[in-house]
Amino acid sequence: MSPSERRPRRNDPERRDRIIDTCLDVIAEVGVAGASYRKIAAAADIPLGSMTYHFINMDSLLEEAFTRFAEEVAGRFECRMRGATDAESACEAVIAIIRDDVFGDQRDLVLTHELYTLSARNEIFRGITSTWMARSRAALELYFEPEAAHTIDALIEGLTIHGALDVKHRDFDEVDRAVRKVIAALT
Amino acid sequence: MSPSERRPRRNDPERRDRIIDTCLDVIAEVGVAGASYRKIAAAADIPLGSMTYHFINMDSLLEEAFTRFAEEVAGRFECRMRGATDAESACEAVIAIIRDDVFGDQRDLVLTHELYTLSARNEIFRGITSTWMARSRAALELYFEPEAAHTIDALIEGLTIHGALDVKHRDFDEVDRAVRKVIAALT
Amino acid sequence: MSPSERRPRRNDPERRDRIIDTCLDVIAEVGVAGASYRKIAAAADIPLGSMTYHFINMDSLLEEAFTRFAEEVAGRFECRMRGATDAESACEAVIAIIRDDVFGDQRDLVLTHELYTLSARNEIFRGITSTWMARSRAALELYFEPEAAHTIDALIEGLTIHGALDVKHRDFDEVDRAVRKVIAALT
Amino acid sequence: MSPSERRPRRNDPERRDRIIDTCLDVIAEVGVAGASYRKIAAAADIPLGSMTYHFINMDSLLEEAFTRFAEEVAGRFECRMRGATDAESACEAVIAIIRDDVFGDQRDLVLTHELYTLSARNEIFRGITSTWMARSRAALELYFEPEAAHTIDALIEGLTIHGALDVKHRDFDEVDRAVRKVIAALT
DNA sequence: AATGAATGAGACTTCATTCAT
DNA sequence: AATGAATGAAGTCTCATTCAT
Repeated sequence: MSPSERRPRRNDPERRDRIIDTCLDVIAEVGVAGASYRKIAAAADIPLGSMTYHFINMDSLLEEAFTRFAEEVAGRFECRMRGATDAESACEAVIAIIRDDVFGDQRDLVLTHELYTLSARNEIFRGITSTWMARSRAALELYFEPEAAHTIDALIEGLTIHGALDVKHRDFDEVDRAVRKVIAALT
Repeated sequence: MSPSERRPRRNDPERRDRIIDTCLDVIAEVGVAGASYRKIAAAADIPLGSMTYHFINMDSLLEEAFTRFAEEVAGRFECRMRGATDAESACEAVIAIIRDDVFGDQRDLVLTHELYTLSARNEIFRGITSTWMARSRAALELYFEPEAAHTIDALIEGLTIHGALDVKHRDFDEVDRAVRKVIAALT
Repeated sequence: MSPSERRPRRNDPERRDRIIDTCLDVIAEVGVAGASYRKIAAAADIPLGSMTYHFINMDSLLEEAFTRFAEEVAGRFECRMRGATDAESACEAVIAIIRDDVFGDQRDLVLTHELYTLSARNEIFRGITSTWMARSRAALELYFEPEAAHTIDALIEGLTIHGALDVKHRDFDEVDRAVRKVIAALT
Repeated sequence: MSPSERRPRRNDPERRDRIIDTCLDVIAEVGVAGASYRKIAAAADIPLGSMTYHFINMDSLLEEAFTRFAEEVAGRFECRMRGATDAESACEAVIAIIRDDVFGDQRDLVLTHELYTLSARNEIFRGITSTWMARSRAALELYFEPEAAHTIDALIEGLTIHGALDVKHRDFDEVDRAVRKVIAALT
């Protein structure tokens, strides 16, 4: 048999990556509770046996998946902040983050809370959220004092959650005023 | 067979209540993902068939359980705020809520995030979080203007989450300063 | 309390009848396999406990229900035949039975086969089918010799079933010719 | 643990087949209504989980089982007809089919009606009965005109059913005469 | 290295029936 | 006479994981 006829030994080197991405898609749709090897394998169109080959158990897959997710979101946060040039434009960047990055994306909202839930119970995932929050704070510290950065980060978190999980209160102008007032008080 | 030998059948009028409480216990321990009729029935020491008799499906049980949970936590929040007498003691109440009520209780933290995760995906649960947040805001409005109340509530949320999910930053003094500064700026 | 305020002791004397009718409806929809006390009670809008009060077990309910069904269908058969005046119009009546009474009604088709299936296995239900078939034969004997009547009855049965369960062959003209030829040969 | 102690896992290539056969056995005994994964697994002496591995749901199992059943019976029918050499022996073959193949076998009778009941409600099973009937007709067309073949097939069906489900009328001589008269009239 | 086959455990849900009222 | 409450058994189906190849 000629070499070209043999099945290539590693014919899908990106499969591991694709599993991780698909895992996040499945979680976004049915939650960590509903995600299973089977569903992810079906969604990624790969054999079930391939799942356990690449990820010895669900926890290790979840860990990698949420690490990737947190890195993506933190990266976007940093981009926003790096785009600012002074305190005023940094303030506008914060407002844009709240309004566009999180309110605007149902997938991010769902995945964030799935991660927080894991993090509340399991210290491995708490490591992921800690790293994520550290990056956000660091990005804010480009323009604000450390302690102010921490407070602003918390405000972003709170306004985001309340905007998303409170059906009655989603007023962008109010967000705008709140952020400006708090930042003014802290600087 | 004597009456005393027969197992009683209709002598447990509080069973429905106990299922709800046990459900929250089980979720606190293994998460919504891990909670099942079986586990809850075992934890409450009742027959499995009794579960579906009282709650036709898991969603209806989760709904009642988290409604109860949100009411309890909102009630504690209101107690704290009603205990205040002026703006200064209201400020201290806010700090106490962050420090003692949420940081202090792993169970509340976990259940809160389980609820948020459900709420992010399902509007029935979003109704529960909305009502809860409305009560918190109303309690804050005893001492603060509505818009200030909303911002303070968001700050509480954000500081709480960051305190819980960020292993590196849990500095009560910093929380104290942050709250005081923000409240001062808003009033 | 005045008499008019008291709940009447037998406020639904036709309930038993309604259960039987509803039972047939439910079977027509989901089959004997899918029919249950619960579904029938829900469909008839009566309490579950009332089902077992009126019918001690499902078999006795099925027996009454299919007895009623067979009587209805046999009654229609007799009407058709009694409406004939001579051999020719009897022949037309037979054709009308095949074409309109059975081909035309999905509910009758389904219930007939549900009954046949019970009858194939259980002699109680075989009594119902036997009585039904005896009535059909007797009605045919108004115009045909007993042995001819039996053969014609079998032909009706066979043409009906093949018309219903063979998606490719449902030719009314062919039925017409077949019946006429067979009847001509038998008389 | 020595290899001989471990239970073998992949040494039963005919298991799928055996499930189908056992399924028909169970249905013959307790009906489609009474047949379940559990009972079939127990009867075939295989793990319950193996059932859903091979058949993703009951409908797909029923479909395969009744397809096999219809093929078997149609095959016997064809054998009977192919054994004939002329119209006279074909006529005798028809009589033998009625008398021996269906009257003679309680299992076939029951399974046939279980299939008809499914077919009356579900078009997937109607495909099975249609194919079956088409094969019977084709076999009859070896000796009879198409339209005559159809009528004879219907007569076979009717006489068979009435012989089976009417406890009072099971006269083989009458069947003999009826078939001969009808065939004479059609040819 | 990679995967189809297989399975025991457990998931939710429906059910007939019993019991106390 | 009539029914809400309750439950043990069984239903279908999904699952993570293991094993042989």
